[in-house]
Amino acid sequence: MERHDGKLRRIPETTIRRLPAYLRALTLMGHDRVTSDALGQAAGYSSEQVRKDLAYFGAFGTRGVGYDAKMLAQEIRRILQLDQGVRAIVVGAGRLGTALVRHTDEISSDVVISAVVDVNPAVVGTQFDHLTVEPLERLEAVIQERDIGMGIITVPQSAAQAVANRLVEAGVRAILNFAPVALTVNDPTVFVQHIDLTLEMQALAYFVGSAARSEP
Amino acid sequence: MERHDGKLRRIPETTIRRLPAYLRALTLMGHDRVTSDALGQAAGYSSEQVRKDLAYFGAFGTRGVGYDAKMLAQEIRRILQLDQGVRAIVVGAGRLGTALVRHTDEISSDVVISAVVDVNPAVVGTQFDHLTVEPLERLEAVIQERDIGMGIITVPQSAAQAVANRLVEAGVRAILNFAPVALTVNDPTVFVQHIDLTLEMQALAYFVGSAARSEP
DNA sequence: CTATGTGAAGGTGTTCACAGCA
DNA sequence: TGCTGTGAACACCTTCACATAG
Repeated sequence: MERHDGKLRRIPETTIRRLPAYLRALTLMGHDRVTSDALGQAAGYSSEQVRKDLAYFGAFGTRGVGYDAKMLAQEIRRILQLDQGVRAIVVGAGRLGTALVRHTDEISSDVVISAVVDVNPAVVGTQFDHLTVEPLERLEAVIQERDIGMGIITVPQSAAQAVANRLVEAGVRAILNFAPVALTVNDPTVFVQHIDLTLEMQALAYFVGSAARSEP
Repeated sequence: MERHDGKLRRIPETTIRRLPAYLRALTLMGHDRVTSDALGQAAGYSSEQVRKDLAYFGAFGTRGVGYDAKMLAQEIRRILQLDQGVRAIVVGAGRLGTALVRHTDEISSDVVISAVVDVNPAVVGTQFDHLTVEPLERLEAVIQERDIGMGIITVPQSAAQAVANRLVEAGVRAILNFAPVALTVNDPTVFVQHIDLTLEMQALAYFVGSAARSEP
């Protein structure tokens, strides 16, 4: 929930999910001022969509002119809490977990991976640029010590639910789950996002055999 | 578009995206018969949702009883065209591309990666279980030779649009894009799905600081 | 005269409630 | 009786159209 003057409105999840795309487009364009039309174009959405999304949080633009790019980027960072240094733990240093850690190292995203843990003793101790893989037992400890709010699950299916339970118990507020299983999380205040490459590819197979429109 | 008796209705994209989850749940449960309630539970959706989704394609169940699991799985495979042997090409054998190829090797998904190409000569020739990385120049040739319908883009941002253009020109019907950029694809019959780890993590940051519900 | 901010309209997807059939 | 299949109600999101401010 977000406060705006006296108004208090529910923010659609779809809006939240578009904000990072606006943020990236703003950075990529590199202009001082942008219009909702130009920003929408760059991010792959309509200008009305851009204005509606931003209007949930306030009136950031100047009528007849557009938006101050730097100021708008700062506002979006604030809304997404990216200015607060969000820290994440990666559970599972297998192929996917490793690729993910290195990936986010290269692309600065304002979400920092602050810990990597794995159950396999042979993997524990592996060094990344600035991180060392720690034993799974340390999960709760590092979450508390480093004030980690986000959990990223890249363990096999069979271990995923147990890991999710421990993450929630340890106090993370959001989970990004790459394991191929629908997690059950009792605490309704913990947000769970599921990314499943196999399911995505299977869904895509449908469109290989039929006309469809593209999606930004 | 899908034909059903005389009826011809538009299938919601959301429905298509849930079908693979149903398929996995069916396999995982391993029962002979399932109810929409049990299937929904396992896949993470409501029973009404399951019934509505399936009803777009026909009446597969028996009232008062449920669904024949094996038969239903077969129907879903047919709807998604997974029984037709959908073949995909991975463009970009970097960290993510490699992880993806090995990942889909392990988890059988009925979508087969039939080619991997890369622009870097040092990477060309790298051997996977049953695949060899081929030069980027061969992109059009292998798509034609192996009747490939799906393109998976795991190249850097700067190269993604050009790769997309070549994939579309070469005749793929669907694209899965992991590059952090909103692709422009002129042909509206080509379906584009964008998976962006950075954007996902940034959106998730919002929920680290606010109450939210979980999503299956 | 331009581009924002926003109520109203329109469309799409989900949930409800129950009729219909084994 | 039990569970499917489905119209109707509802909730949600996007697009339209325009008043409004610079």
